[in-house]
Amino acid sequence: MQIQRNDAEKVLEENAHQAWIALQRVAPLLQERVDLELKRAGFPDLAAYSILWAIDRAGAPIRPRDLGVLLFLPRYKVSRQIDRLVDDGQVIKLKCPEDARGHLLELTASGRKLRKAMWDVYRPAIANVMSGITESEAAVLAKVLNRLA
Amino acid sequence: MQIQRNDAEKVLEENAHQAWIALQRVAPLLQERVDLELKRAGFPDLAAYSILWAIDRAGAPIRPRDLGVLLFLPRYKVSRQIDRLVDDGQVIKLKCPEDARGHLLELTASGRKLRKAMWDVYRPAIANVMSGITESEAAVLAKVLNRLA
DNA sequence: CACACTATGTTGCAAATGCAACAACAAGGC
DNA sequence: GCCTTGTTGTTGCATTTGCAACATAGTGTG
Repeated sequence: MQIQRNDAEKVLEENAHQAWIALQRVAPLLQERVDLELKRAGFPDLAAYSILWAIDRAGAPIRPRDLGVLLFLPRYKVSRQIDRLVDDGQVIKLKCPEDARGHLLELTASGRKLRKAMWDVYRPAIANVMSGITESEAAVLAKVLNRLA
Repeated sequence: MQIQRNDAEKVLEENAHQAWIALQRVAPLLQERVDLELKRAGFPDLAAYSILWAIDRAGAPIRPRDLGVLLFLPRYKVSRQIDRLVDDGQVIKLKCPEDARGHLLELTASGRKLRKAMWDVYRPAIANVMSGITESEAAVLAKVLNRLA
């Protein structure tokens, strides 16, 4: 019967829909929790941390363009985030010898210290918000999510 | 040895961390894709849709406060979203007999039509962004995510 | 070299956001 | 009744965001 086929299709699509709903609801919720922890410790937010992390991790001065690619951020977002971090003395812009348009970004001593201090709050905050699931579930979660990207 | 224990702990925490990273990266990415589909069709974004959906689904006029609870939104966000929808003629505010502060929100005919039209774009857009995983994976994904909330 | 084209980064502007303060009302105790 | 406390919804303000335009510089082609 036609009805049975439609019902079957509906059930099949339902899981994808439920997952979509859960994804859009849970991700911002957890982010808010972690951001709140950083805020309560007097630190910048996750967006700033990810910039500090990426520069630190690069091991050598890195260009804003590469930061954008690495962190999936639009140029203007990188540009303004960097501006704030430079104003706060966490990052310095070096002249880029290969391309007079760009800069090379480097952490200051203060910037490196800040990132480490933030990590000491960030790390347990992640563990905390993720504590509801087991490690093997987390592994599955990561695998499935990455396939969606 | 001490080192072995530390390594073991690190590996254990790694999955949670990977899942956290994936979650924060993939959720906004997919949302952006779906929002783009709605935009290209000339429709409001997902935030507006969720309001329309919640009012429609309630079956009876509903108060902004209840919308906030249902959609996990702060009051001011509901307030402004509603303002826009009222200005656009999609929603009307009725006087609330039980509480002179609040209103009862109702979709106009145009609002109902808009929600349906948006759903015709939204539904396949979800199916599209979720098409990378199987239905059973989606079921697991939803289950695990909901446990994090 | 001159030219068109692409890439990088910044900025003006309008819209959206978050916060805190606010007005208006409800609920409950006395 | 009156007063205190909590709730609901809105708004002023400063900050942030997204878009598009822009300036500047690299890239490639003839």
